[in-house]
Amino acid sequence: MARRVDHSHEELREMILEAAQNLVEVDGYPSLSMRKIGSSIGYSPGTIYNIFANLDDLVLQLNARTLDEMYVSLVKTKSNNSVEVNFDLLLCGYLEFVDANRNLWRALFDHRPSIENDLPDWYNARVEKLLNLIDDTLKPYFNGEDPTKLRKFSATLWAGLHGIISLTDSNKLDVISDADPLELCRLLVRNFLVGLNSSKYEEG
Amino acid sequence: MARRVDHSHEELREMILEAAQNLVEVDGYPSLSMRKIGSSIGYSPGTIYNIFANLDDLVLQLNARTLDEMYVSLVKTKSNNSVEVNFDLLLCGYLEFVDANRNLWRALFDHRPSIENDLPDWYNARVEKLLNLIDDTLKPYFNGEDPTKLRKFSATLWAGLHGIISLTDSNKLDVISDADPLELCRLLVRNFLVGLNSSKYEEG
DNA sequence: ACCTGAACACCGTTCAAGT
DNA sequence: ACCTGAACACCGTTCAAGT
Repeated sequence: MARRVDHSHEELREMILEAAQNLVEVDGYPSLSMRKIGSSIGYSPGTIYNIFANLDDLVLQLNARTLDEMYVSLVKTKSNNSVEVNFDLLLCGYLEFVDANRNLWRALFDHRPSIENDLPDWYNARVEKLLNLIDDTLKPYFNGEDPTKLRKFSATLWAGLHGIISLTDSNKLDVISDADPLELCRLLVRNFLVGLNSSKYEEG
Repeated sequence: MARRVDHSHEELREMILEAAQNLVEVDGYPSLSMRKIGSSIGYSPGTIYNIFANLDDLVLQLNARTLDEMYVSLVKTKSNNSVEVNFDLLLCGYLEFVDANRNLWRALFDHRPSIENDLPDWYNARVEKLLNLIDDTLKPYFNGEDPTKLRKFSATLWAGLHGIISLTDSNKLDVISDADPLELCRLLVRNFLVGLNSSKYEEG
């Protein structure tokens, strides 16, 4: 079996996350296990505990990588169009990412850290980076306004879209005949943006 | 140990679901197990397989009960106010139900039937009943219009709210300073309804 | 210092054997 | 006909023992 001389701590970390990613991609997050990861990299399961606190910790770090990859995909959609078109490009980019990485994307939300505590800062920083993409897109609607207000709108819209995508993904919107996620997302975005635009002068 | 003479098939079914509900309420869905259910009703785990196909099936039937209870709670919020007020009452009722039954509510969405197939009709009928409550509330905005259009709007709005509530529940919206679910939900509803109202004549 | 592998305390599910 | 309980094939996690 492998020994310290074979792989450095950092190499081992990489191998473990790589193996975990692969296992999730192929068989889905629910069937991921420490034992499978161990056997797929040729180490005993015990070794993984030298690098990760437990499976929860490992999955959280895998999810952080997924968020990094998502950011790389989404940042490419930036362009100089209207708010509506920019947002639609972002939305389509997100749906493409979900489609291409479904099991990794599911792991982002199916994983529930057992501690009821807050997520670690290094994780929230990734979420923050992604939310900033939405902020940038909606910013023209909020010229000179409180940035925390912008953030609240971005988060609300993003969470709303997440709801649509995750419910259609789990077949829980089958009660409506043809639940195309993109169509429903656009319905939400369009109405939300119209509402936002027509009410901002009253509230501003 | 208990025997056929002690409990009928129907009684046993009731005992199992009751025990499962209790275990989920107290310890959460992730720690529910066939063995725990068995021991809490004084039967061996094998007996449960006479009544339910497997754990997935059992949880789906537990979730159907939760949806029934939710319907009973929500139907009480019906009143003769404006669309906006009616919807807000429905929303508050939903949030109260989530608060009072958090672990059962989580089980509704954390449970992923392993078959990628559709959910059974008896389950979707419950979802349908709940969606009808939203349809009824929004109906005044869709006088004489295609009911499938109304349904699409209801489902979109409901899925959006679900996204906000589920992300705040799992601490995944902590990146915004004070993520009060009710406030964000109202933000979504208000803008969505304004957008819906101001665009319906163009599209209608 | 690092890694193993047995051990512990759990799982879901099946099924021969009992009543 | 119904129920048991052992059996099978898995888990996460720990830790004494080896190198």
